Amino acid sequence: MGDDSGLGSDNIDWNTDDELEIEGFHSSCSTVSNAHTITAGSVEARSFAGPSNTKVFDNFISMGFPAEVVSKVIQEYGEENKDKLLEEILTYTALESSSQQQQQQVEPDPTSSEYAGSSWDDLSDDDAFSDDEMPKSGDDDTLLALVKMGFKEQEALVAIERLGQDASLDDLVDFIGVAQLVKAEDSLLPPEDKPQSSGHSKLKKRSLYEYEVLGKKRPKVIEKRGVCEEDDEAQALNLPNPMVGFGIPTEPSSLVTHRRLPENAIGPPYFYYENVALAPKGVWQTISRFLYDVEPEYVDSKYFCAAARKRGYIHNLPISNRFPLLPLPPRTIHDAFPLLRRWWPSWDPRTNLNCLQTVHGSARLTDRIRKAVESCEHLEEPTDVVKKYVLDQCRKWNLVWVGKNKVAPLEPDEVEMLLGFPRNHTRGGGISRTDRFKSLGNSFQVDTVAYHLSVLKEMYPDGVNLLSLFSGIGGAEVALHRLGIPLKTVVSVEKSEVNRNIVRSWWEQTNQKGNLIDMDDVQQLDSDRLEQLMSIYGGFDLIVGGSPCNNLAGSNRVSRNGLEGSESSLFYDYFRILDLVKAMAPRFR
DNA sequence: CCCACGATGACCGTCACG
DNA sequence: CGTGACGGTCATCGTGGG
Repeated sequence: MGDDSGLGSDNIDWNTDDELEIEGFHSSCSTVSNAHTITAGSVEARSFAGPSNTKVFDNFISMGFPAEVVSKVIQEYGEENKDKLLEEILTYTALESSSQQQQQQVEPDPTSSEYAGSSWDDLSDDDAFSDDEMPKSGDDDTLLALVKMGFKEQEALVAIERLGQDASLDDLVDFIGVAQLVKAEDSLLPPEDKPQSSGHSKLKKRSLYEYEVLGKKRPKVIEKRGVCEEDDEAQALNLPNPMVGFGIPTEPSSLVTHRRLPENAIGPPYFYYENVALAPKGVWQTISRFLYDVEPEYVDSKYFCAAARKRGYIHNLPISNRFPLLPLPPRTIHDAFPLLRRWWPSWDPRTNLNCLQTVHGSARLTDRIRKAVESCEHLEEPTDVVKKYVLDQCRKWNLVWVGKNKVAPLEPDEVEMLLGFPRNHTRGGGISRTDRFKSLGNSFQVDTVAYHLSVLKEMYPDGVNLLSLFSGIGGAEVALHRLGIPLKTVVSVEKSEVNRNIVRSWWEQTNQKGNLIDMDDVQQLDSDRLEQLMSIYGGFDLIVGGSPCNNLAGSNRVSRNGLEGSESSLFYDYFRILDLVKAMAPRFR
């Protein structure tokens, strides 16, 4: 009897309108017997589709899915995760004609390997990495060695930064030792007292490790809430709520117009650094300490455009008399894409898009969603399960409604518009669609950056010399250009060749009068090269950079290593170059 | 009022494969 | 070049207890 269940159920028309019973009728005899018939006497399915599962089961049945598929999937995955269920049901439905392979569930065996080998415990509770896990680069080895010696990672990092990558281990240990001494004495020793060890003598006037040491977390002090007293110490960098930094164009109220910058942060030259706001803990503290203890300005670009983009900015620009690019971009999905309103279901409450990322939803995904919505077409509106599935996917992949029951990812030119770039900025010239998404996903939101940079306009009516590190597709350049700030000389460092081509192409199309010098590696920018450039073109007025976020971003499941990751550690090059330019600036004024 | 706690949701991504 | 598989870290918010 159970054998022909598949055939039997296939012949039943599940979409007859009498299936639309109200849930209150579940207890009725007819419904129950129906369910039994549906499962065609399959013992497992019947036992599974017992009283507690009737609702879930009926839910899917009322969506029009074949009962056999529903019961099979429920049996396999349980009923808790409805998203997974629907996914699987959709997959099965799509592969209807093909043969269904049965996967046997792996039962977790509590007695399998728990007490067999006790050595596993040692690995799990020790945070020290085994050597073969970290075969990376030389400086990582040094860092690892220091950490293994019992030093804090931050201390080790600062030491390496200060003494150079090639410093001997002994020197580094000495350095950290002195730093700890300073900390212990709680003194304010001037940096000249630190050991001028052999090797790299490019030590700066400033005492970085002093910040490092003194900036450490203090013994827990009883904190008074409510009163906003002036703290002499940089406490935990709290994200503002709402995330509007020092103000946004549309909310001029409650804006902070003045701030006190640390002495050695004051420009010129001005600098502007950007990265993801939601980095792993401690990352922004470290970044801030290196960038002269300037407090980050956290801004969500959803206050500038229709898509969210939570970013932290550290800069030494004035913050009064900012002005936005005009016209102000639309700040809701409907205003940005008025043509889509027609297709937008009333049960999709989104008004803002989530962060524009480097990846986008696939065509297959949008097809699955269409099927899911269509399966509920006989209803007033989709069931809660379908709604949740569709909305979750739409939020996850930033999908928009482009037709009846049809969702789609944004097109690259739509992303360009949202980010404030000219249309077709990234188009053509041999750039693939995938690369466009990637380049755009890594970019600035131009209106946000322009708002911050707008204060430069009256300061530099004749234009600026710009040093643009990790330029990407030229967000800073476009922002300054749209602000009407002439670009005299732009030195642009960008690894990706397609991105350099995009900036070069934009540069020529906009008839720039200045010079664009590009290079592909920040390592090329040493003091000699900077000296050469600045002697030819003059000093830099502005140093912009958004260093790679690969190892900081939450989407990264593979290598979210923090600031020491292979890409994100390029932040230290931003600091290195900025510090060089600052030191050289007085001679080129 | 304050705090602890759990639930919820977002996230400039990487990799292997065909 | 498109596609899917691949979790975890945090911030925020609501809630229940003190």
